Amino acid sequence: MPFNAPRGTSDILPGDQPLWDHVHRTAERVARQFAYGRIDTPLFETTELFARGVGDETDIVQKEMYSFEDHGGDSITLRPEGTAAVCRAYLEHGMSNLPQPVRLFYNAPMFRYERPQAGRFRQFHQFGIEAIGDPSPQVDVEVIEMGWRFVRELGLSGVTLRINSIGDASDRPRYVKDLKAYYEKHIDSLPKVARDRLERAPLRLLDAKEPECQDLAHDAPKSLDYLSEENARHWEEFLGLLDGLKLVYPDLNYTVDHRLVRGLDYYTRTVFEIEPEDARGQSTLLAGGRYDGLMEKLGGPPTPGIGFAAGLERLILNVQRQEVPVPGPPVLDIVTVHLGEAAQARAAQLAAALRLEGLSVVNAPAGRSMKAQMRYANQASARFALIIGEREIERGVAALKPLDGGEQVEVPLEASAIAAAVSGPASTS
RNA sequence: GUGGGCGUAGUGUAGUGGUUAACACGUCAGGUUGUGGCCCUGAAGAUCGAGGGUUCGAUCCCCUCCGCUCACCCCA
Repeated sequence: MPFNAPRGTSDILPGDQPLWDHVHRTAERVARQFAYGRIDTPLFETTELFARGVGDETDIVQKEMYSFEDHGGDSITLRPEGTAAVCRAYLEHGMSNLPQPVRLFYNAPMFRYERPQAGRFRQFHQFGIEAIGDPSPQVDVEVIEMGWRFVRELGLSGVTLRINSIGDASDRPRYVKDLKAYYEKHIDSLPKVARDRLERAPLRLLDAKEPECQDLAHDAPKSLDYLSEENARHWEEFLGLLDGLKLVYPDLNYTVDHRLVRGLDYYTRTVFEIEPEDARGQSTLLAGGRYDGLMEKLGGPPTPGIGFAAGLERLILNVQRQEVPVPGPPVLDIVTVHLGEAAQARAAQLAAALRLEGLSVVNAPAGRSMKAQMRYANQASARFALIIGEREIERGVAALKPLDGGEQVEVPLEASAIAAAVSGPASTS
């Protein structure tokens, strides 16, 4: 085999498309229902945007970006996530002059240089939404409702929501200080990998998987206990609204998890995550939170924002595991079956005319026996075979045969008549 | 970056230190004269991941590399 798709990438073949269509359509439908407008930003951005937005210290920026210098000498990076670019667009186009909050969604490929594994790829796809310009907890709940609704509308069940508040610059330093002190006290019982984390990203010790860490995390200081007065009020109000949402969505089961932290630097206050019950491996389906400080980091005025991103490959993985029924591929209306050169030409012409009538039509491969052509029509799952031979042409007719076992009929050799026959009451598909 | 598993036709698999590497599905063709699905027959399709070594001889044993995959890490 001369070439393979690059590591961590994959072809989405026609057979996979119904699944992807289902996800795309559901995403779009939910987004529209909440009045979010689609935004498409470039596949690549100035490297600096991500360094500033996502955070210099994050793994994403440090070792996972596809960066390169273009011919003009600028450093360019294939986007590893969506939020920074959307915020850039918000600032660049003066969207603060629009009614706030500005509601946006995207559905786009992202790129991260990682070792691929189940549910993790180098090119992957995210459906994400951002509500920018409104600090109210009302928006926090709106965003969570969307995420929940999206996952449920996909047909997934047994999912759970976890929420937390990780404060912001006004209270985080105090919290981190105490958290570090706590872990340093117990440093002897920490596995080696966890000790590295203590320096690099102390918050991440909380969601570590090692059993020792989990025990320690249980009794670790909680960010909720360190919230500033304002952030605490935001949190309480958020919880109240969330309970209101629960009256509408009785199946919305959420837990407050003080060990929930996020890996990107820009998150503040409310954070959340949706995952399947049989969580294994790359379990997070959808995650997000507030990023009230991000706009300033990007050089804009203080502007609150909140959003989420959902990994489409992971959602599809779960849709398949749960055997959620999805709509099938589009139906082919007609395959023309033709005998002889004159008939072949006539069939091709008729097929063109039938397409103008709005039908989907293909000609059976030329030069094959009638039997082979019929077999082709059958394998193509066509609804009808339209059979044209010398005899038919002489008489100005064609034979129209339903391939579901129905009775074959004769129709005039005219697109409009055939279209009428094909979409007549006889057809039930 | 670290560790485990695996690499045989398009796909899924079987197999053996020694003449033509097997099976299923798929593809194409045929089963007479212009009609699919089932059935039957046939054909095409594999340098047995690559390179090196052991051996009289390697798809099979050993080494290296490459690829895929799963997990860690990290995250959607």
